[in-house]
Amino acid sequence: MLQQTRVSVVIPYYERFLGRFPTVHALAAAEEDDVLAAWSGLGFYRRARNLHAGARQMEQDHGGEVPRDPAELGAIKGIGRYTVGAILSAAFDMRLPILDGNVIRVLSRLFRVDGPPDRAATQKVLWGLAEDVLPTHRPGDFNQALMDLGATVCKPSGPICAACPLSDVCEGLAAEDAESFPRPGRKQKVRFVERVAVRLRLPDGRILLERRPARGLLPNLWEMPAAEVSEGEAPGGLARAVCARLVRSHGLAADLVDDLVPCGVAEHRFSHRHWTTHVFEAQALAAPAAPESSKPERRWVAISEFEDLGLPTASRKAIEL
DNA sequence: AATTCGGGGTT
DNA sequence: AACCCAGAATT
Repeated sequence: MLQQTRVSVVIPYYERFLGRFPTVHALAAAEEDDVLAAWSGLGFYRRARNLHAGARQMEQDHGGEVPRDPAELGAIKGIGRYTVGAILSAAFDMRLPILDGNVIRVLSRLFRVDGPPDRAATQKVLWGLAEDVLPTHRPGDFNQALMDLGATVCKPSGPICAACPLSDVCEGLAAEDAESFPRPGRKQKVRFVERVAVRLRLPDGRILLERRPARGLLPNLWEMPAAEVSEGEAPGGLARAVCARLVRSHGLAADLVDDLVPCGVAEHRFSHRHWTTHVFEAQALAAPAAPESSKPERRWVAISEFEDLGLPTASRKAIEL
């Protein structure tokens, strides 16, 4: 959960998640949909799928226990070099370095590392430094201290160098340019995407949701039937096309295609994508009988069921519009 | 080596 | 708005 996500944001998710899946065994035995539901809202959903797959891997290959060999631990889905070092140094006080956003900042300033950290060459230098500075005595606590120093003293902007225990040896402070490290990397560009979504309601208030593809953005999560608007295309026409698709593949009454009511625009911004979703509403008289399936692609969902579903924030916004 | 993955808090 | 976050996997 903490991969690229702040501690303060993670804590409530962590508490709920461990209440639901208290052990590796429980997580390994769970359905992926339930894991995604517990994760929904947190983002970077591949982490959830990796964690689930990783639990099963640990169950099958390591008797449900955390392997202490760095190579074996690193072979588990979702566990990279940082997480290997974090787990083994914190839990078993093994001398393995860590390199997260905080440590990158501290080391970059301490040694005036010239080069953006998103480049492989710079990464190599930083990992080398992270290992060089790591003592043999209590390396786990040292790693923890390095991160906390970055989080509380050596902050991204306005570092409190006067209160820093490393001020005597900091090259950045000596050169009075500490805050110019780490060097800025490439900034990712934003793609603007216009979409339509259809809120199809039954008389009892349930709405139709579909599962997104297993790969790419928001994998396997739920949203209203939607489509991407092409350049110069009219949203209303595309919404009718989405309905036509539902009629074709879902056996719905064909007349709903003509009863679309535009009900507003939902905006959602991801870090690398901005979605503008035109929401249309239509009424369905009855839900077609659906075949039983352990992993359905469509569901009629009541509002009270939202929390049992992997509903990403973007979907939630459009539904609640 | 570069891109792709969310979402929210801070500046 | 831009930046950043207890990164990892994929392309």
